[in-house]
Amino acid sequence: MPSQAEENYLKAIFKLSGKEKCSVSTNAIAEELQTKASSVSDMVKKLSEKDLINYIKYQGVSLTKAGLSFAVHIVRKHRLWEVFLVNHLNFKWDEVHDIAEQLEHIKSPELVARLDAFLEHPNYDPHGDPIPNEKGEFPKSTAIPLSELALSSKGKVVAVEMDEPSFLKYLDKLNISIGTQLAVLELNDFDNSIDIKIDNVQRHISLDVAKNILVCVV
Amino acid sequence: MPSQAEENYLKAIFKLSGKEKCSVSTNAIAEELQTKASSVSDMVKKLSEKDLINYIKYQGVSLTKAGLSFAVHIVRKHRLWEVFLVNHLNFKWDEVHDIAEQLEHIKSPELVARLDAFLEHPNYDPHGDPIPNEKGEFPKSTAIPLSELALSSKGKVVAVEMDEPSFLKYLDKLNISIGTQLAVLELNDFDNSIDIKIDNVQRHISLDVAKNILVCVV
DNA sequence: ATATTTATTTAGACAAGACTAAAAATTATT
DNA sequence: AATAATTTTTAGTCTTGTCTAAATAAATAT
Repeated sequence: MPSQAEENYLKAIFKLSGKEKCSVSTNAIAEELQTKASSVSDMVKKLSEKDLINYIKYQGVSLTKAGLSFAVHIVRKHRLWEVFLVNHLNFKWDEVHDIAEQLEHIKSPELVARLDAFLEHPNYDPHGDPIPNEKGEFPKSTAIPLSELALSSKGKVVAVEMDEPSFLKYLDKLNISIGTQLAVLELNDFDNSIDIKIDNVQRHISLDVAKNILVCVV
Repeated sequence: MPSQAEENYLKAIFKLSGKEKCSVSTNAIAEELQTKASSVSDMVKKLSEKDLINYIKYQGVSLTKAGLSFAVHIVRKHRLWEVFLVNHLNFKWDEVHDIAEQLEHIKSPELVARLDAFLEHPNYDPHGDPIPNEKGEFPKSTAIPLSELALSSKGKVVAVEMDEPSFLKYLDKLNISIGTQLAVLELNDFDNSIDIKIDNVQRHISLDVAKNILVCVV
């Protein structure tokens, strides 16, 4: 069973390798975990010896099947706890990340199963992120970043891809939440910003923000 | 803020020093935490430097005000989580101790406050143990061990003082749970065992068991 | 192709916590 | 009161996970 530190590394590698499962650099992991590259080097060696990651010196790492399974399971716990915190303890979506970061390390398969049942087997967390089932399978989605939504088409916000409270509070201010309907009014080529319409109000959104909002075309 | 290991020591010292707040020996702590006396010696020195315990070499330790406050807060979290696990996730009372042992270390005052509200400010956990409020005050009780209940008097079970699953399952078998009404039929002087009546069924109970069942006279 | 910059790894140190074995203090026994 | 038994502490080692500084490999630029 991986230690808490090991779990955090597995989760970071999972997050960084993305859907394409490409290999992840030492520096990227260090940045993600706010630690030093040398610490990552050490840990990566250990995880490799435990066959949780594939590691060739100077060539980055990728998760093995076993490592992926652990990582996905941690993500599952994190997101289930977030649902609990928001839906039952009335936390706001920008307040739950750090607490779920602690709760995700609680080790009890029975607890996860019962929490999942108590929450009625949710498919998405409060940020719209998909929750893998006990087998590690993610619900599939056809969502695309708002930055890729075509001019004058309409979309519905289904998820946000950043957990920073400041970002989430900014969305609150713009009246954007999961389920919000919007339309693309204008694409500004010079800075890739876009103008959108929400509840008949026009808003201006930067590329950085648009990239982190996932919508599905409606 | 104390580490997880430090929290476990504070909790153990709190548990062992009892209501009388008497001083606790190195060996007793080692036994309680299933560790070695030398490890306790090390940790006790550290906690003393942090002014969480009073420590004079070779003379045992006691909690300071600050240490007591931390210890009580951990007990509060442990017992609140137990209520959640039993009342909302349908765990049985003999299944929750180890999970609560992990959950008690989650650090978030906001979480504790909201969990407490969600559970409707319970005064007792599933084993009948009192839950201190946010100020650290325990609900007072007039309970006595079943072993001290007088002959032919009646009592109601309000708590059990041992969390071992085997003990709790044994009580299940005897049909004893929180709220059970019983009467003392006979006191057996030779081994201090007692005969009691539960639901009109007569049961024989050893001293060790009777000591760990708290009742209030009815 | 060589020089420079950047990324990664190694070497060595440190803190937290735990352990074993040995020493010292305390308590119990005679 | 002196010895024996027990308890507690110390000394030294180990593991986990981190760090800094130095060395090495890879990538980039000239």
